[in-house]
Parts: sequence; structure tokens; C-alpha cells
Amino acid sequence: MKPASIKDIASKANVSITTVSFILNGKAEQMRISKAVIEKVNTIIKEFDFKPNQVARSLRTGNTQTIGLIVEDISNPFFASIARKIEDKAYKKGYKISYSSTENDPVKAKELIEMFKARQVDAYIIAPVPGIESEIKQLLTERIPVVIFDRNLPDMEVNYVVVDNFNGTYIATKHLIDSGKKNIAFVTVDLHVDQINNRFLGYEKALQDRGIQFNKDIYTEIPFDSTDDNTTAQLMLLFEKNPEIDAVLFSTNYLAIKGLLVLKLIKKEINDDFSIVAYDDHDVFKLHTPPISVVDQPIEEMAEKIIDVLLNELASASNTLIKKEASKIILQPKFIKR
Amino acid sequence: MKPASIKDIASKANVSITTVSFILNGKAEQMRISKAVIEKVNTIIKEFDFKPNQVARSLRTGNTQTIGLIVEDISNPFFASIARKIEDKAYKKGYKISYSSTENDPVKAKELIEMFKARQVDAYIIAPVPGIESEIKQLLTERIPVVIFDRNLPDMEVNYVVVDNFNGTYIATKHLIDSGKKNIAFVTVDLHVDQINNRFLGYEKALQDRGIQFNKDIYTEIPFDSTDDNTTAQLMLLFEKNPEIDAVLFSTNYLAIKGLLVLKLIKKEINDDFSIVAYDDHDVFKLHTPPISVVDQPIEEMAEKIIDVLLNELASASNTLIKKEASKIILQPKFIKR
DNA sequence: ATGAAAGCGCTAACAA
DNA sequence: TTGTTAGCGCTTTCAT
Repeated sequence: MKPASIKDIASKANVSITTVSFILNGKAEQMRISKAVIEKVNTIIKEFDFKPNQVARSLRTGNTQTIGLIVEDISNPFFASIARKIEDKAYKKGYKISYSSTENDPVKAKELIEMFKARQVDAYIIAPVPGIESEIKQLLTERIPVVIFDRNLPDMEVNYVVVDNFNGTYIATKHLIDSGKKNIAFVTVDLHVDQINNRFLGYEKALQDRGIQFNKDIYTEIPFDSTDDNTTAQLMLLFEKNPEIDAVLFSTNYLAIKGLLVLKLIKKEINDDFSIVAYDDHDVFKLHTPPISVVDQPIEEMAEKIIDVLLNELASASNTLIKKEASKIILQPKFIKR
Repeated sequence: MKPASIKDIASKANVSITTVSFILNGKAEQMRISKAVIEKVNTIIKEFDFKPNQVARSLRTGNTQTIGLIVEDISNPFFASIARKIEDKAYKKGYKISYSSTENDPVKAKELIEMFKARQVDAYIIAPVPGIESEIKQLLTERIPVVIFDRNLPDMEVNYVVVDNFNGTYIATKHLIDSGKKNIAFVTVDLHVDQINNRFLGYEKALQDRGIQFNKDIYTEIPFDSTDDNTTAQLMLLFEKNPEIDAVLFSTNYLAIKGLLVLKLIKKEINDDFSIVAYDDHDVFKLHTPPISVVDQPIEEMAEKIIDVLLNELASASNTLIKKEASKIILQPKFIKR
């Protein structure tokens, strides 16, 4: 049996569908529909458990009350946590989230944007991969609200919410140096995206500020799509070839976890003479013996800012054509010494 | 500027919108539209970068190519991993995922189902909370494909994919007993849902089979919505009051992590005389010193089965009214000794 | 205070 | 082989 439509309600109530529509949309008062009619219609709506078809409504009004969330990988705890917070806030405003993972593949990212466009999502939240600048620009010219996060795309007038990646590694590196470390390895991923670059630059600058020469032997890039075994091999090599290393700074959370597993494997002890710092906090680091210091990103705050900026745009999108300046929000990471 | 519509394409190409529609939907051959026309239309489609409005299409066809995913909390790694795998598979078949977290609140769960219904999602994947049986039954009578997972709802003819929770704790407990443990504490959550109940029953049965008396002093239920501090306090109490405990079996992943943090806090060492077993694997357990044994759930397999069952129903839903028997899939967990 | 009717963009039955 | 047209369920303008 097909679900009831507004037409069924109208005919049962002996009123026009217009009247029902007004009542549904809270315009009854404004349209001065009589209390009696309102009540009668509402009773019938309840009786039929009628829910307006959102698809039809979307077609008519042009908005879907849906936000497209495009991240690298929803199963990464960083993105999953953000997704959750965003979902919460969006839900309260009547928006739903549709999500997708890009796997850092610009082709897939483009497809996803197309798909979301075809589905008429009202707004986008994107952790951008390099190579989708033009698609995002396109969204912008179509005046569709967009917030990018985690990574910035340089030279674009787009709302963003990022963490000061440069400063994150800067403070971490400085801390290591100040606690006596001289040979600080840097393990990162081969993605030359803004936020990873900046993490490297912060590390480099801290070394420089403290008069330590950057040593490229103890700088390692792990391919993003490296297999577990390859990653392990590469890290083992790093430690074998460079016994002088007295600290390691990992530029991402998952690399640090891999790193800890390798250290465990080769039975290299973490102690006062050999420190580890990870980027992005995780239960693993709290629980590790010894606990691992981290650069902590303010996830909750990020999610909050993202959704605030977006809802704000969504609210104003309708009633103005004036291009406001993009919101550029840079949050500060915290170094957590453990 | 509004995006192009099928009408624009048709008029540019001097053909009717029907022709364009057929070409778009791959029915050109079948409708024996001439090669020349197809080519011309395709060129124009590309030129305009035309993407059919999925909302209009949905209104017309009645399906949205969207699957609603309702879980307890998308930021929980277990659900996040499943979500990711499901997304992948669904995407390949042209389906998108809309997700929502219930926070174990039946009221919210009901609202979410309503919301998804209003949005006309084609199918549901639900990790059910107690109290939504009737909503799910309703979906079933409306012949909307549903798969529930993680937890089973007893006495319902609905597709489900679950892990044999009873057996999971059964083998874990047996293992502990066989390695000489006599006072095995059980820490669980106060949710009396099917899968948690079964985990307790497996534990109880293993004790019984080995002739050990269940001791309720070392059985602890932590409220689902307990604050961090309360949880900590409750666990500390457990260990203080019952120094005879020589092993702890946690019924969930997050409780085990909490537990490890507490043990760290009270400096209680994990060693041959005091073992921990967690439910659901996690990097934390691999990396922990010493590593923690776990009951591992086959996440990938679950996701695969879920989506297989669903796509299967989706494919057959259209061409048959025959009620097939529900797929009831029970996967086996694995005990990983560490 | 309420209703008639157009139209959002698309699909598909029916015509030609 | 291609075109005409009704209609999916709703919102909203214009009438009354």
C-alpha cells in the first residue's frame, strides 16, 4: 500500500491541498486558516501517520536539507569523530549528512562532488584532496555553501577551518630539542598537501631556530598507498641505518601507530633517550607504555566551527546575493606532554 | 545561472526530451535511436556538463539510490569501519549512504527512521536499539529492504548479520580458565540487548562447563551513559574490593580501553597472574604492553554480508512479490591470543 | 479564509 | 525511429 499523500489528506478533510500544505509548513496562522480546519487536518495527518514526501518537496523548493560530507576515509578516527559531531549539530537544524570517502583520489573526489550535485545537496563539507580546486571553485561560483577543513587550498576564497599545522610540529620539535634531543627523525607521508607540508615546515623551522641542521637521512616519506609490509620495512631501515636517532616525530596519527608497532617488533625501547611524538591524539598513545606525547588537534572545536560557518551561510544564502568574505578559521593545536 | 535541464539539452539538439531521456538511461539501443542522434545528444550533454537532476528522477521513479545507515555511534571504530566498507560496496553499485547515530536512544532511532522514510531511502541498514521492533516491522510490511546487524532482534523475520556473541565470550572464558584463571571478572554495559546478553551467557556457560561458580561480586555493569569519572570509580572499586581477581573479560571494546586506563592509574600490572581479554580488536590492544588478547569480530566479512544481502533484496524487490525467507547470517568471532 | 492551477525535472506509456 | 504528454507529490502565486 502506498503511503498517504497530501492529496489523500486533503480529500479526507474536505479541504484543498493548499490548505494542508500551509498547515504542514506552519503557515496556517499567517494564512489565517481557521482553528477548526487546522485541528481537523492535524487529526487526519496523525491518523494517517502522514509524512510529506521530502523528495517532492525538494524538487519543488530546490533544497534537500542534506549536507554532503567528503573526507579522506570515514573510518579514520579523526574523520569519524568530526563526522559524528557534525551530524549532531546538523541534525538539530534539520539537516542530514550524506558522506563519502575519497581515499585521497582526486578522480573519486570529483565523481563524488558530481554525485552530490546531481543529488542537489545544499552544502558541502570537504577535506580536500589536491586536484579538486576547480570543482570547488565551480561550487563557489554556483553560490553553493562550502567549507573545507583539515587542509587548506591555498589561493582560494573559500571558507576553511584548519589547525595550525606549522605551529603543531614547531612546538613539538622545540619541545624535543629543549629536552636535549639532537637527532630528531621526521616520518611523514608522501602527500604534498598543504597540511602535511606545513607540518614539515614547522619541524624544519624549529630545528633552524635552535641551530640544528636538517638531516635528510632521518627524514622519511612513506607512500600513502604503501602496504603494511612496505611501511614496516621502510621504518625498520630508518632505525637500522640511523642509530643516532634520539627522537621521532610522526606527521600523522596512523604513521605513529605503525611506527610504534615497528619499534615493538625490533624491540627498540622508548625511554628518556629515545622519544616519540605523534600528531593527532588517540587512545593508543595514552595507553602506551610509556605514554606517547602528541600534538592534539581540537576536534570538537573544528566540528563546531565547520558547522557554524556552514549553517550561517545556509541561512544567509537565500536572502542575499552579496558575496561575504570567506571565513578563515585557524585553530591552535596543543602539545600534550606525556 | 541555473544548471542545464534535460529540456535545454533537447532543444539544443533539436530532439524531444524523450529521446534525451532514453539516451541518458541507456535505452537508446533498445529504442533504436539512430547513432547520429545519440552522438549529437551526447556531445551536447558533455558540452553543457549536464547531469540529470537526481531529485526529479527519484520523484518520478520512486527510488533514491540511497541507503540509510543507522548505527549507535558513527565515531565508534567498529561502526566506522563497517560504514566505510559498506560505503565502498554501495558506491560501486550506484548507491549512496546517508548515516545517523542513535546514541542508543529508541526515540531518536524512531525519528531517524521517520526522517529516512520521508526522504524515501531505498533500503535500511540498522544496528537496532531495543524498542524499535515495531518500526522495523513496519518497514518490512512496506516491503522495504532492511538488514539489521551487530544485534539481533529476537522473534523477527528480518535479515540479519551478527557475530556469534555467545561463542565469542565462551571461547575467551574457556581459554582463561584453561590457562589457570579461577576468578574471572566480567565487565559489561547495562544495555540488555541481545548481543550483550549473549556475551554474558557465553561467559557464564564457560564457567559452568568448567565447574566454576559464577561470582556476582566480580560481575560489573557500567551504565551506558556513565561519565568517565564514574566509570573509573566503578572499575577502581571492583579491583580494590576483589583482589582475588586474576583475569578480566570486558564485553566491549571501549570498556576494555577504559579498564586499561584504570589499571594504569592504579598501577595494577598485567602479567601471567592477571590477564585481560577485550571484545572487538583495536590497535590499542596490539600495541599495549603487554599486548591484550581479544575476541575479534570479522568486520570486513560482516560488511560484505550486509551489503550483499541488501543489494540482493534491492535487485529482486522490483521483480517479485514473493516473500523470501530472511537471510540469517551468524559469523564466528575469533579469539586472538596475545 | 480557502482553492485552482502551474510547474519543479524527469520517465515512460502511448502515438505517430 | 522519435515526439507528445501525463504525472510523480509538493509549494506557492493568484483568484475568489
